[in-house]
This record gives sequence, structure tokens and C-alpha cells, in this order.
Amino acid sequence: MARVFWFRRDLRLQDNIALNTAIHGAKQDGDAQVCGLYVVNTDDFHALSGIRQWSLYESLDSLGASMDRKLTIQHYGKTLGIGEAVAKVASAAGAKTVHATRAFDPAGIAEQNAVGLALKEIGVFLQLDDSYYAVAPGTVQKPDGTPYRVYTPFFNNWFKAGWSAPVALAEGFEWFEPIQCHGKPDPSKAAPFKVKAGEAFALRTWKRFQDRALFNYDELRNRADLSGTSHLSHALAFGEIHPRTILAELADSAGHNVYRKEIAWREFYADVLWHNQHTAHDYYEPRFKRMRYDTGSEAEAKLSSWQQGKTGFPMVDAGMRQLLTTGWMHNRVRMIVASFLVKDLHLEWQQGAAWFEANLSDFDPASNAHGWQWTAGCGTDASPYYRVFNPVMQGYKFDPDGNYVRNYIPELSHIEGKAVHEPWLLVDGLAKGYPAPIVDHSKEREESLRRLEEIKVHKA
DNA sequence: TCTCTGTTGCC
DNA sequence: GCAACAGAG
Repeated sequence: MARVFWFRRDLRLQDNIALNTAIHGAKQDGDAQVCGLYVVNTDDFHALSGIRQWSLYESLDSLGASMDRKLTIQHYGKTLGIGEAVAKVASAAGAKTVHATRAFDPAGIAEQNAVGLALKEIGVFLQLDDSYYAVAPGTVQKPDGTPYRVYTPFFNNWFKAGWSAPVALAEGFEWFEPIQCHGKPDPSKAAPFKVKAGEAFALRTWKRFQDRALFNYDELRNRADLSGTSHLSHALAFGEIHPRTILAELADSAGHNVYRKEIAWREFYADVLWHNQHTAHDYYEPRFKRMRYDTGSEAEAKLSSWQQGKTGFPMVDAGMRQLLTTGWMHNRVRMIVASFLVKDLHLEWQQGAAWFEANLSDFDPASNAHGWQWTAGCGTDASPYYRVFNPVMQGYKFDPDGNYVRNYIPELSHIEGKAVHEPWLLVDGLAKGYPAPIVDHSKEREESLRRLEEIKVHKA
């Protein structure tokens, strides 16, 4: 009578409270056997980009290796629901309880509801514990009991709420022999580069960041041309590391404090999505639904130029090509390309968010939806002014020597220094096939402000 | 975690 | 001619 531990977005063994709960339960049962399970939707998996397929594959491979290859992987899809898939494994393991970490996003909630129901039918209990966050969504509240809509006061109270220390993997149990289902997910698309993933790699990445960039994080995190960020987004999205493990090692210094605030942004957006489930795909500020957006073939063509990194704005295109070739994009550049899609191309944020979801190996539903909505101006943390990024100015500021742009745009490699940010000013700037800007930024900025004016709430 | 414009002060 | 800065949206 083993216990089943259903791995979800927590593909690690250390600092995994729900897993430890399963282990303690299995020891009380007497046989101390835990069946580690991952379920994968085959249909969805094959629709993922190559980079997303391979990063999941590597993460599972690493998890399996750390479990002496005792990880059971069950497939589901059109013909078999997720609930039935988990139930099959629970039956085969003779389990009475399935354990998992609780999710707070719409898709995760739907999953755990389906699994809970299917298990109930066969007399098995689904026990959910902990969360993917240091402070579980819904915990931090204003004194009147309503959720925060502004980041800074949320941060202050999130910090006050605090979190527990990391816990080591509980001892004295055995992994149940893996149940033969359909085997590992099989990436159908070729790996464009060697993907590194998994718990051990996540911990190495964290150490490396601590040694090299954390102390300078406040100064260098916005520099697109440097490696000043943590590179932990993939590890956090897959749960290869828990934020508790990170926060426990942060001190009180400028770099550390700013990084703690980035971790808190992730927790803030998870909290906002928990309280506003529809905002995964819909506007947080409903009046933005009424804004005029461009549609039709011209808009489609602009979207495609943006996706392929051919807008004629070097900083935007470098970011979009970094996404296509590496499955990752520097955080500062994410804001620049997002602002460009919404404010310069007048497209809806969901179109950009969908492209990020398809291509980012660190995709996170809460951070993606609310990062986009922050940029679009329709999200939380509204400011008294309408943020319109100037893609050229952002380039000079955050890629001052032009190295980031040249690294991702070969058609601009012949231009030296920062001049690469305005190639159209040079005689031979566009000589190697780089396109002229597809829009006039200052005109589109005005247009964007006009459209905002149309949906403004005017006081009587 | 914004950008634009106009002013001031310096050379 | 320009950098630095304040104020405004």
C-alpha cells in the first residue's frame, strides 16, 4: 500500500513539503513506499515548441535520475483524462492517498479538481499541501481583508508574513518500483541547443548567481548585454528550486534586497491571479476591453514581424530573436517588446502573451499574464502616467555598447558600437537586409495616447 | 521598472 | 551646444 506523490510544477526532492508529507504518511502506513508520478498531456506536449519540449524532458530526466530511475510517467490526453490517468497509477500502487503540492492558477486548479474527483470515485484521497510560493496566494491581505492591488504595500506585508525555513528530503523511505505506462515524453522536435534543467542544475545556477552577480543585482539586472540576472526563472517555473531555498540565503544588502523584490513580484502576481482567476486571459481593468485595437491583415502582418524579430527596431528584434533561439529573454527586454506590441502596434496583450507562452521555456501563467497587463497598462500597480517605452532609448540605456543587439541580429553585425540602435541613420545601416522600422514610434505613441483618452473615466 | 519638453547653467 | 534637471502626463 504505497502512497503516490504526484509531481507537478515542483520537480525536485529537496525543500518539498508535500513530498515530505507523503513520506511521513507512508512511514506511518508501515511499508514506507512512495510512488513518484508525473503525468503529461501527450497532445499538449507535441504542440509545444522544441525548446519547451526539451526543457521539460531534461527536467524529468534529471528528476528520474535523482530517484534511481523510479519515476513513473503516465500519459493522458484526448482518450484518457488526467483524473483517470492518476487513478490508474493509484490503483496499480494500491494507494489510498495521493499527495501533491497545491496549485493556485486556473489550469492547476482544474487539474487538481479533476484528479480529486476521479480518485474519490475509487475511494482514494487527494491530499494537497504547501504551494509553489514562499507565502501562499491568498495569505497577504489588506487590514480590511481585501487583496492588494498595488505592489509596494503587498511587498511590505508579504515580507512581514514571512516564510518557513527550507526542509531537507525526509529519510527512511523507498521509491515504489515504477509502473510501466507509456514511458517518457518523446520530444518530436530537434533540440536547437543543449538544454540544461533539473534540480541539481537549478542549485548550481543559484550558487553561480550568488557568487557572480547577486551583490551587483541592483546595478546590473537591467543590462541586456550582461549576465546580471539570476537565470532561475526556468527553475522556479518547474519547481526545480523552491523560493524558500532562495530567500533563506538572502541578506540585507542593496543587491539582495532588490532580488528579494523580484521574487516578491512573482508571488504578487500569483496572489493577484488567485483572487482574479479570469485575468489569466482577460483584462484586469475591464475598461481596456473597450479600447480600439488593430485587427485585419495589416495587424496580422505586424504581429508576424514582431514574432520573427523583424520590426526594424533593433532592441525589440534582438529580444524576439533571443526568445526564438534560446527559449528565454532578458527581463528588461520582455518589457520593451511587450510595450512595443501594445503601444506601437496597437495589438491586444493576449496576442503577445500567447507567443510568450508558446516559446518561453520559463513560462509561468501568473507572471506572464500580469507582466503583460502591467506593460499594457490594464493590470495592477496602475501609475498616474501611461507607460510608453521608447524602443530606441531603451536600447541606448540597457545595451549601451550595442553588444546585445549584434549578438542576435547578424544583419547588423557590421555596425560598431551604440550606432547599431539606429541603423537607418547610417549610409550602409540597412545594407545587409535588416528592415526599416515598420512604424513611426512617435506617431504611434500619440495614437496610443489618443486611444487611451477614448476609454478614460471622466469625472463628472 | 517611463518619456517628453522646457529651462537652466555651463562651456 | 549640451547635459542635468524639474514638471507633467
